[in-house]
Amino acid sequence: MRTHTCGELRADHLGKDVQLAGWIRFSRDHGGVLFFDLADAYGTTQVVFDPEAMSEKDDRESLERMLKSFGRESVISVAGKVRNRVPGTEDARNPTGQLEVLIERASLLNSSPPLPFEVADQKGSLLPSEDLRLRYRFLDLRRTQMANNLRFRHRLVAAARRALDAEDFVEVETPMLCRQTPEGARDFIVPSRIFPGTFYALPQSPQLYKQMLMVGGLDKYYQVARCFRDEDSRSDRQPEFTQLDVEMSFVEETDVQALTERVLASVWRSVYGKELVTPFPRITFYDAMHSYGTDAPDIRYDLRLQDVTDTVKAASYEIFQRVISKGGRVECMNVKAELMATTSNDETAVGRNEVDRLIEWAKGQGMGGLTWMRMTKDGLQSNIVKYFPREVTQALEAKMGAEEGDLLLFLAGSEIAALKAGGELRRKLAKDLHLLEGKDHQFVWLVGCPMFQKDSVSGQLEAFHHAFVKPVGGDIQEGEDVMCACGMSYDLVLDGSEIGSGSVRCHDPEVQRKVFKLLGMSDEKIEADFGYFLEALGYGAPPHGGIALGIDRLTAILLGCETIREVIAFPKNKKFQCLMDGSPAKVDEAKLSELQLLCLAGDEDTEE
RNA sequence: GCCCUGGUAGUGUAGCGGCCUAUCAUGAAGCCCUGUCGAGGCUUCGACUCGGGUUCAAAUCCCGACCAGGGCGCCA
Repeated sequence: MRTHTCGELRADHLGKDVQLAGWIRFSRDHGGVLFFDLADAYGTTQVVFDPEAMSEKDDRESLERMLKSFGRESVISVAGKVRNRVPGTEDARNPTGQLEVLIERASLLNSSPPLPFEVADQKGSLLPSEDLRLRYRFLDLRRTQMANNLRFRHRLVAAARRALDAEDFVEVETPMLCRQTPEGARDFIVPSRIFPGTFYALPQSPQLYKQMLMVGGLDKYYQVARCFRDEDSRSDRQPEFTQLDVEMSFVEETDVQALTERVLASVWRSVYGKELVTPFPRITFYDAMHSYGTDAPDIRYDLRLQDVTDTVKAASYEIFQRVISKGGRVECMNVKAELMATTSNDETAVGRNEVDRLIEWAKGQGMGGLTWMRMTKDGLQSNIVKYFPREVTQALEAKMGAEEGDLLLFLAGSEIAALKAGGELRRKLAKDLHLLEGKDHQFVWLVGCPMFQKDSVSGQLEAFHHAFVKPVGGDIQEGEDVMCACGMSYDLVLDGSEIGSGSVRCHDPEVQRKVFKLLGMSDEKIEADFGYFLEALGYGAPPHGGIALGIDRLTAILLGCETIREVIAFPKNKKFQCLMDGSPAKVDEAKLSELQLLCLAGDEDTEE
């Protein structure tokens, strides 16, 4: 059907008879000479119909008529000779731009109606709305941007596979139909036909299976694993997503971290041809929360938070007083003058108007507002500085290292609210002040996470990561304050996004049982849901641990995409619908009957 | 469940109380053009998400619905 691809022809093909096949991206009719940009996955080649080069008049007329009828994105095959372009008309931007194929024969392989949106790259053409792109994803994927995204993702995954293979990891597939596990995210469930009224769940992750593989003596496992979680979507969340799932035996935290770094370094060499700086820096959960206001800090810029509660306590400023008296705290951030300097003049880019906008923004973040002070040569100044005794402002200047032109921003509230808003403020300022431009990617390990946290509503203990993390020290002692217990866990953070999470696991069934119990599970529940698992651990489970990296997020960050949907071939929309195939959709009554299911949703709930 | 943003020809947009019989680009259809490459020139086609309300007058203001996206909650 073709002798070459559309990206293949070079000078050494000159004079050869070739056959190409592809899509018509652009066509240009010069009232006699017809030009077509014929494109396929590998490139674009200009194919030309030149009437003066045709001998037989009849052939020429029928060929010309046919070629003129071809619309955009028609699929055609052309045969002809490769020749140099007319001198001066070469296209330096295209690798095949020195030459063209003179069409001698052509055939239409498939036609296309007018397109719902532009497939070809054009200067100044903006993307259509995303729902239209998802509805016609097959056309969207023809765009070079999407094609490049998928190819980059492939190279990344392939490099990771090669690296793991070289380290003797074994890729094992684990079931997609599994037992529903308690806790965690909402499951997608699948009814059993053979046992009506019972259900499988789709795996939220292969967690238990990979631990069982360790018990099974596999030693080193990995999988490019699809995971399913029925929780509301975000720009970096889809109901199904892909993890590079890894588990290894006889290891400690540092072994897994080092392996992860080696794999990523190998990926870097493969996709960028660059060395990745390892080991990655480590930051404790406590430091991350208190300096960056998040458990996924972006350490490429400073703007750290500092607790100034004790410093401002002495001020009569009522807003701070009220917060502090309720046990809250005041967080302060110093926005250095040089970060705000514009190139055009000496004025700072964050003037009073901008501060007012930040105050409005802070209110939108659920804060009461935002307090500011600007450092001048006469000390800190602002509309409310009169409520702050000189000793207090001087102490603030010293504590925050304030220099002339710096802007101090204060967030007051409960510890969690103030830190969280501070974290959001960092992100906002980094974006507004363009602090990330030209910055390399930066990985960081988040370590020292607690084992448990309390549910904000019920107060019930829940796992910080998941229920299988081994506590630091290997066990939880009698009478120990479990809220102070740390787990042997680690998150991998890239540019302010969590892209991986792992831990050393409880391999001792008694420790695991203790953790389950602390999480509020009854003996009966433990036995029913995890009996087989605890039993397995009891049969000589080796110490083991692992990690799972979010492939969608990693790829999206490296490509600079706003959402992971840009690196997924067929993503769901915000409501988990596939706009292309129309899923989810109703199934026949007969299917439901076979499963002995009754649908309670009325028509109004499910109709389009 | 909640909050925010946005819905104008096939696509991307302008207009944001009367100058709207709605701008521009792209597209589609047709014509012209023998070296372009987002070809060019000319002609034609094609739209205010829906339902209420305010007003002498609504694409424009208000309310509601629907659709899409971002976020909160949720995501061990």
